Amino acid sequence: VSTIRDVARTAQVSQATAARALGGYGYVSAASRRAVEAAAEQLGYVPNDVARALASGVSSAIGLVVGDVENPFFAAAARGMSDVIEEHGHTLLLANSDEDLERERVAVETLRSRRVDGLVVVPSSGTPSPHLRAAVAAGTPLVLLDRAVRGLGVDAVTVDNAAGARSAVEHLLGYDHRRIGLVSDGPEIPSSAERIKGYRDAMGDAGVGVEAGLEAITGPTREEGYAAALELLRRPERPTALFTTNNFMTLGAVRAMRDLGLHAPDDISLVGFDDLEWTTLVDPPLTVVSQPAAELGQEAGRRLLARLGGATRRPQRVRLPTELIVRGSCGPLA
Amino acid sequence: VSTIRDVARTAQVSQATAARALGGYGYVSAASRRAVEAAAEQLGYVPNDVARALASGVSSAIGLVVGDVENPFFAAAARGMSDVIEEHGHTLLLANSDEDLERERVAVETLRSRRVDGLVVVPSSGTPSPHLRAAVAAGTPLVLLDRAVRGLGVDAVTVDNAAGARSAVEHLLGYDHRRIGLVSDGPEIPSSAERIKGYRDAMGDAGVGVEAGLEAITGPTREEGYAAALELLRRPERPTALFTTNNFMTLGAVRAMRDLGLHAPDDISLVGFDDLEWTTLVDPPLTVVSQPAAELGQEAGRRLLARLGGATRRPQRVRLPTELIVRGSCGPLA
DNA sequence: GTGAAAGCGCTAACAC
DNA sequence: GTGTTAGCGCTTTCAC
Repeated sequence: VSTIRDVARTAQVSQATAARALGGYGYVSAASRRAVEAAAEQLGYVPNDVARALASGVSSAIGLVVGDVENPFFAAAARGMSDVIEEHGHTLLLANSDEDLERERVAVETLRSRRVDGLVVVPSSGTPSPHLRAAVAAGTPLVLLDRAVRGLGVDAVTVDNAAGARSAVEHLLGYDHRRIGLVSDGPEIPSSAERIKGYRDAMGDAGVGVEAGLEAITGPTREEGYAAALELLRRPERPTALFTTNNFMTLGAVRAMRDLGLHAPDDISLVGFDDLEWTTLVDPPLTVVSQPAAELGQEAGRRLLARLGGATRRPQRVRLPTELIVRGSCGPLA
Repeated sequence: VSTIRDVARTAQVSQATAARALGGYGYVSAASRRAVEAAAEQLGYVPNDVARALASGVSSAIGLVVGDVENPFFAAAARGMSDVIEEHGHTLLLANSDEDLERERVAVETLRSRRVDGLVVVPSSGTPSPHLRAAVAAGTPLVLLDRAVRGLGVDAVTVDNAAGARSAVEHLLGYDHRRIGLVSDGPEIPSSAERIKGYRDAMGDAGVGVEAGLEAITGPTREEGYAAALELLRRPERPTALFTTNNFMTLGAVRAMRDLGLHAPDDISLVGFDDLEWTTLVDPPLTVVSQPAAELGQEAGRRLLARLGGATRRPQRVRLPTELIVRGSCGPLA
């Protein structure tokens, strides 16, 4: 591989001039520029961004830490963010945390030692983790995605979880359901905590009240969602309706219902959180609270770029709206 | 942020000793090591991998170019690869090509200027592209994922597309279907080309022969898959069975069938390529050719790591097996 | 407009 | 074992 020195030599100019021509900064005469470009072309010169990053202090890389890219919600967010930052010449460094704080810590530290210009993370905990605090303290621009963390003092791009959950529960209440079950992963996950709270508040406001017997709170995997839903549906006083707080939980609930021979909406109603492609393919098509996953990623990317660009407005939480999409999985009990 | 010099100073040792202690190479006394580690801890020292990469010539980063992370197949492969390389201290740089050669080129060049140690790409074309050739010529280890390219002289990790397609078609032939339609994206995409060929060969071998009226070949998006399937099912001589060559095409076919009121397996049979979660949730559950997406990514990661480790065995193509999973979407015509 | 030269923070000889 | 020192390939003053 050739360096900028080689290019300069064959173009008969100094290394500095070659750098200016290739880097597109400073003054270079048209003639030199042409010579340099020709030389670069001829040598198959590929700039070394590592050296550039070291010398300039800017890596043009942005780190993203999500729970798991295999979750379509995160995949869509990653894609959205990727589109936005690449358009501005940045590269995406991706890491999975598996919703595990220790793995998240390792990911954040790896990304920081790679000197990413900024970090977007889907935090696994609602409490400010030391590694996130450290990043902020060190001045690394940080944007939280999908979940907010109090007291960290950084931008957060989320959806309106409480309102979304409420709309789901109220829809169910509208069909006179009272025993509305909840299938969710744990409240350590901030977005889930808000959705759980939204569920409880809506139940409380309707005078129905919350009941432990109606809640199945479990881990964040597909398998756990399925197991929790199955267990909930087997309880003596089975709920007549279900609200699930994310797409893995919804998947689990649909499987559990099928395994038990429960058909929506006659035997039981269901509202899921997060709309995926398959929700309209099942019978009945699912009523869901949809959230703009790609937009979430785009907005996080934009916020981060703004910070990199020097924006100093005080950190704020953006809440994108959710939308209740009524399809066929809800109705009065037969 | 503090540098290794700061650490050395507060630990009262030379910069080189601090580097050895932190880098874990060379000889360092236990006492010095402790002092250095304490100093690093106290200063909140974060190593600068950019400088390390420049000095050592090794970035510990691996670039991955897929069509689109939002495609669950690629997401699974990315996850598999990510797991493998992170375990070996490498970071994943991800880019989407949207199955566009120009975007692929830009991605590959960006990744190369970032001096990734190696590259894994899902090639958008079966012909050796200049940018891929250039990477190979420059000595960047390259592994092809999901699709092979002749004449590039690099490892390729794929599935046995021809056998997979054949098993699908033969399954359909076994139910006495003769008008078996094909819904696929174009043959520019090497894996699709092999699946199309597998379909045609199986048809030919059965003495059925290929017919343009049975083939709907289109672009790589969900929307195009849907449109193509719809168009195919509306032809005067409608096929009695369908073989779709990837999950987007399958999705489109299922939607099109639903829109036309065609129910499997009575009105039409369907075998899809690639098994996703939702295929068992629809009615009937889909018979599919499943492929080990995550394993594909893992294997690609392993191959690349082997090359980075100095393996010099001549490039080979690995073909992982597919599996026909018989569920409920096929049967004799009612 | 262009060149010389000093780093960026680290690795890796090499001498002690 | 430890320190000294010369780069890695760029960016970026600062003279000319």
